[in-house]
Amino acid sequence: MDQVTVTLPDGSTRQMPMGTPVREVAASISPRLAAAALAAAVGDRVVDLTHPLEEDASVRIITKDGPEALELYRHSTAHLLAAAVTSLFPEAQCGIGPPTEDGFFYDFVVDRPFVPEDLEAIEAKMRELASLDLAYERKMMSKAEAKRYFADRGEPLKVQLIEEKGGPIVSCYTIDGVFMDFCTGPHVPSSGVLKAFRVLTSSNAYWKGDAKNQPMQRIYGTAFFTNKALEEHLTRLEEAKKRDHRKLGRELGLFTFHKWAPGATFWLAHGTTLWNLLAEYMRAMLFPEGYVEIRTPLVFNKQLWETSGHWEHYREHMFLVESEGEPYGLKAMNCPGHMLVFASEVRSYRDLPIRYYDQSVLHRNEASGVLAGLTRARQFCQDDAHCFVTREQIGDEVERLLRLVQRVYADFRLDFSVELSTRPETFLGDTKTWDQAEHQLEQALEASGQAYVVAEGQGNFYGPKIDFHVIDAIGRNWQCATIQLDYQLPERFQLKYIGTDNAEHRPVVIHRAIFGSFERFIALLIEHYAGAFPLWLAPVQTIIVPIADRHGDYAETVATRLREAGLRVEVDARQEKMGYKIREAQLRKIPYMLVTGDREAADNAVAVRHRTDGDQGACAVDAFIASALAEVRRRS
RNA sequence: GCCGAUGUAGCUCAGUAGGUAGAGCGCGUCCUUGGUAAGGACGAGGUCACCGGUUCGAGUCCGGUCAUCGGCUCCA
Repeated sequence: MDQVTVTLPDGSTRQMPMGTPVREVAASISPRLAAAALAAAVGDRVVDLTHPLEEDASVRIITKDGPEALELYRHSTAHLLAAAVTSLFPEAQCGIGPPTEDGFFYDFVVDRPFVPEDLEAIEAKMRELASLDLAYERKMMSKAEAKRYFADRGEPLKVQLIEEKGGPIVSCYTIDGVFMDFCTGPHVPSSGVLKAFRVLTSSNAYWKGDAKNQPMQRIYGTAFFTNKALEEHLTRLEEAKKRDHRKLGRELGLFTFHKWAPGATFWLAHGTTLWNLLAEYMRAMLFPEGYVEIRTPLVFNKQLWETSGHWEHYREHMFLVESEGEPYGLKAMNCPGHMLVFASEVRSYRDLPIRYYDQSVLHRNEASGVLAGLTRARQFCQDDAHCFVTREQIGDEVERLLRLVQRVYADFRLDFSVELSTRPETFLGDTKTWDQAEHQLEQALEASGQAYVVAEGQGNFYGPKIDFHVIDAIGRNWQCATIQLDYQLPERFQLKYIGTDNAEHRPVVIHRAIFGSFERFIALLIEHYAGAFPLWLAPVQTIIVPIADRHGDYAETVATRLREAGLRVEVDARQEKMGYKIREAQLRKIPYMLVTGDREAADNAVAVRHRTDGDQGACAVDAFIASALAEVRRRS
């Protein structure tokens, strides 16, 4: 019989009879590996353990530690879910069921939405099927055979998928006869390896994600190799719930909402303090970089939006109003207004770059179903700026911006990743200009030492962009900063500057924001810090806790001194025991509690309690002020 | 916008089989002047989201509207 040569990751080789399933490779290495094997990588293909070796190849056995393992495991768990659903709901039609970043989902057409009891029953059924250790087997069928099979099973969506995606021979997987799915695989060898999974939620989805198609019910679940990892993930979900900015925002008195202004924030005193701190911070960062702050109208005549192109492309997201028969729109972005400011004077190349910063209120008429606290609002403010530059200045300007973004996120102790998005399939302008711009962005990224990935074809139709994804304390991603080149808007507004050659030239506009929006960034900060803001951002930095009524005057004296030093202070003079006041201050996550009693009043001191480090003992008032101010400056 | 769920006191929630509402926290008054996460007593507070219907009678059943939540789609 013909032999094939198998090369293992350590470089050693083995001869196996042609057609040997890769499972045997694992077995030939060790019984332990054979038992742990989930799949195998043959060359650069990930395959089932039953995959026959037909030619010389490098083989790597995939166990739970392999990079592809979790995705594959979750995919197999999604099949198990579908098997359970079709077993409990024979009329259910299956859609698709891929693994996701945190687990998996599977879409079904059913008569009625799933209720929590259904999900429990489905999970129980999955456990039952898992405990039976049913084999996952690949079946190759002709396209016609597969279509007939799924048509007979009452799975028209699968028939459609096979028609669209299948070759002459299609790959399907069974779970020991109880379930069959059209799927390229690979899968785990049997359901017994699926141990730590959980059905989480169900919700509506549409066939192929299009609301014009038929509605389906999506079931989300998650799966891990160990119960410990599963529990940790569920704990993380709980933690995310605890940090939810909507909950903390109410508890900490930062903001509120009212049904008469859906999607618009009422900033309460403490929230406004935070907002203003961020605004002051951003101005302090931008002014030395050559930005000037401007303020532009909120309501513009339709003609502006026609010129900018928003009337054509964005009207359904705009709040429209009318005055004396003339149509107006509330601005959804600042750029068109900034174009008018640029055009309001004759510009020379000597004036460039011009950098307009604007914290104006923006309104976007978002669909009611997508509103969510501060992260998805109808009214918000961006830390928005537009840099008007010559083509030659793009690289320098972007490089300056990259360094600025790095400094800002460092101040908030936020990690982030960077993505360069290049020319999409449909774009405006010429490819030469695009190539040049992309090259300049790349060079700027290289020069700034910033690691990044390229997202091919993900740029805006009007120019390439660099996006920043902030990673918060519990590992979630938030899209914040963006740097977008725009060749179109200057064109539409006929912007020009006079060059060294005394001729008119078109400037390029760079749209850029670092926070993104104040609303979303504050939501991020609340969840990142779990409401316990660092001293420099805490709306109330210190609370003074007099022990008894007779200490009230001294407490006020201390408070005045702290305020004069620039600290944000409250005095809790209520007739409550100090344990009560301290508990409340702890729950409000106030960084410093300063207890003032007889001893402190006598020594011109305060007894310092830190919200996380506890009782720090007595400290002279001046010494406390000095150390608190130092902490504010460190932003730690 | 679409699908589903939810909407009871400022907050978190009970409310059983339709018979005009309860708790804890918070709030107010009084007592207590207390040294590092809840002292005690009494009290006020609700058109049960809104509109309409069924019924002798609706927080409870039905329809509609609005908002919120979880998703879809979209996005700062």
